[in-house]
Amino acid sequence: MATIRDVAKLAGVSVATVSRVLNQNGYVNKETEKRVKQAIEQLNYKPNEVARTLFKKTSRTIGLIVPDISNPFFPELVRAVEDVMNIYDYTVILCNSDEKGEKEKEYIDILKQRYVDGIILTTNQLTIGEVSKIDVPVVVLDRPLDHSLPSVIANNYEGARMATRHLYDIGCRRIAHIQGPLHVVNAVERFNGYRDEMKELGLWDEQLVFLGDYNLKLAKEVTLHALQTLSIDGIFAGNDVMAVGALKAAQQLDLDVPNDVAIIGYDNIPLSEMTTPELSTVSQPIYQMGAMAARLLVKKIEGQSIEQSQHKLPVQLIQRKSTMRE
Amino acid sequence: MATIRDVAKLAGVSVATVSRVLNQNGYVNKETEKRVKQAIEQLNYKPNEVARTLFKKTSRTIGLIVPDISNPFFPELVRAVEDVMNIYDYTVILCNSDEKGEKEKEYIDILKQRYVDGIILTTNQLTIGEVSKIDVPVVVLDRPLDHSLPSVIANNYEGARMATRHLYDIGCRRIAHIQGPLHVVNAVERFNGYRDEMKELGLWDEQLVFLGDYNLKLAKEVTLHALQTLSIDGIFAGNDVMAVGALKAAQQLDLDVPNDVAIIGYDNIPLSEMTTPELSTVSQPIYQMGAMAARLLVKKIEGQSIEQSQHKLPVQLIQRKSTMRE
DNA sequence: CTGAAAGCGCTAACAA
DNA sequence: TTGTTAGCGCTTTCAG
Repeated sequence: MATIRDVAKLAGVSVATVSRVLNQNGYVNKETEKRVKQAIEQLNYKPNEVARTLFKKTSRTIGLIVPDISNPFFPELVRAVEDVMNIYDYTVILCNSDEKGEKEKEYIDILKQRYVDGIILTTNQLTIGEVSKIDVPVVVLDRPLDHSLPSVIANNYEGARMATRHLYDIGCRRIAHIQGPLHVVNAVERFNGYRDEMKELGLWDEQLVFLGDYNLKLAKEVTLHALQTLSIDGIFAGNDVMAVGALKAAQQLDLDVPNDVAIIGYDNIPLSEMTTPELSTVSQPIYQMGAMAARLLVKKIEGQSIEQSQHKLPVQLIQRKSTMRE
Repeated sequence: MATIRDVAKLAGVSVATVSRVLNQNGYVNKETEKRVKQAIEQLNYKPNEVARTLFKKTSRTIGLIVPDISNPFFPELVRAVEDVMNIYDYTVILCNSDEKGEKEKEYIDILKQRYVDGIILTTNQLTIGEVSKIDVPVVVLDRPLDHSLPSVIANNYEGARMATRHLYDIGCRRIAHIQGPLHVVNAVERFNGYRDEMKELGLWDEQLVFLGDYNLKLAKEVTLHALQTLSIDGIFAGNDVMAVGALKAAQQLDLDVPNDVAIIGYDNIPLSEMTTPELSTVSQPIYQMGAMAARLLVKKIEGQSIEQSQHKLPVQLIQRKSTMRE
């Protein structure tokens, strides 16, 4: 790898001059500029980012902390962040925290040791205090922490109400809810939306609520149990993966979906279109959320004023076969 | 952020001494060591990785280049790499290349500018020459390039033969293949396995081969077309996502799977268990592959001799409902 | 318009 | 056993 000194030597100028043409700052003679550029070309010189970072204390790198990339909700989010960050010439360090506060803190330290310019956080485990102590620009994605931090979230509460209401509209009266883990704020908000809508419809019954963990297996088990012990004609699952679990349970009991029991999920991940029947769901604009968080972070890093820092994106009901009754 | 100078000052020693206790090299008095450690503790000092990297030319960071993290095959692979790298205290920079050679080269340059210690590559676009020019340890994952580079792959050829044979064994005689994109080596090997097995069974007919792109939509379309124009009683799809497309096509035509047409996929991603009927498939040990590639890379970075550098992992036939005929 | 020199925070000789 | 010094590759004053 050629260094700036090699370029300087070849062009017959000082390193300072090379640096000036590289960063387009300061004055430099057109002629010498040309010579320098030639030398750079010739040696295929690429500036050493590490040295640059050490001096400037900015690395053109950001950290992205997600619970678990294997959870099908996150790949698209991660992809969006990467795409946008690339446009602005940032590199992305990916960290899986498994929702563990300890791991998150560790990663934050590691990221800071590398002078990352910013962090996108998808987490619930850290307290507001802990997060605001991070002296690096932070954007919170998908999971609201506090109004003092820029964040991008979808309207979980409304989405849940819409889903519940939709089941009611197609004729369901005993609507169960499989909720996500209680330590995930999203899951709680979805539950709240479900509860409030059910109360408003005069259908609320706490017996109809079952605890899931956002994974298929447990959701299938609780649904199996629910369908066998209670009369249920609709299921609102806290995410699409659990909706698939519910679907499998219904199919195992030879129930017709949607006529015996209608099912709706949440997230609109690609999976929801792959089942049979295809799953109705509440669509979150996953890619947009990631892209928006990335753009917000860039703005924060570059010190631009952020006109609006709390973004709550609208969600949309997607009706598919699993709630299309004859 | 405290620096090493702050620690040295507080402990009343030179920075060299602090460095010595930090890196546990050279001699240092027990007493002073204790004082230094106390100072480190007190200031919550974390060494600046950037400065360290600049000096040592090693960053405890690796690059992981995948085609597209939103492709459901990759999250688990990425997760495995991250998990293993973390054990060895490496951080992972994630890059999506979209199978574009240009993007790959760009990323490799970026990674080298950051002194990454190694790169895991999941790609076909670069030539052997280009890859071996990278003067950073490289491990090739999932897609074989050349025998001079350490690599981890699954036995695609054998897997494809197994899948084809399995369809034959359950009674299929007109077995179609939906192949993956031709620029992906994996897809070609799977096709080769299919072709050879079909020839051996005396069933080979090139009309039965359809070109897909590893995505659902096109696979569904070609299957629709295939089922309507030819008599087909079995389909071997080049990956699970395309198998879902085939399944949807069959269901749209009111064909019974597996009795009218049996379907088998490839990869054994979580999706394959989520459809109805559940998909038979050829299981690749995805997590293991990622983990093994990561361990290989660490060994290469640390200069350990690698006893065996070509790892071809066995695959396994998973029979599920989509090929269980009555 | 250009060069010399200092320094980002750390590590590794080399002396003491 | 410890401190002093030079330097990783770059950028930025400060003089010229």
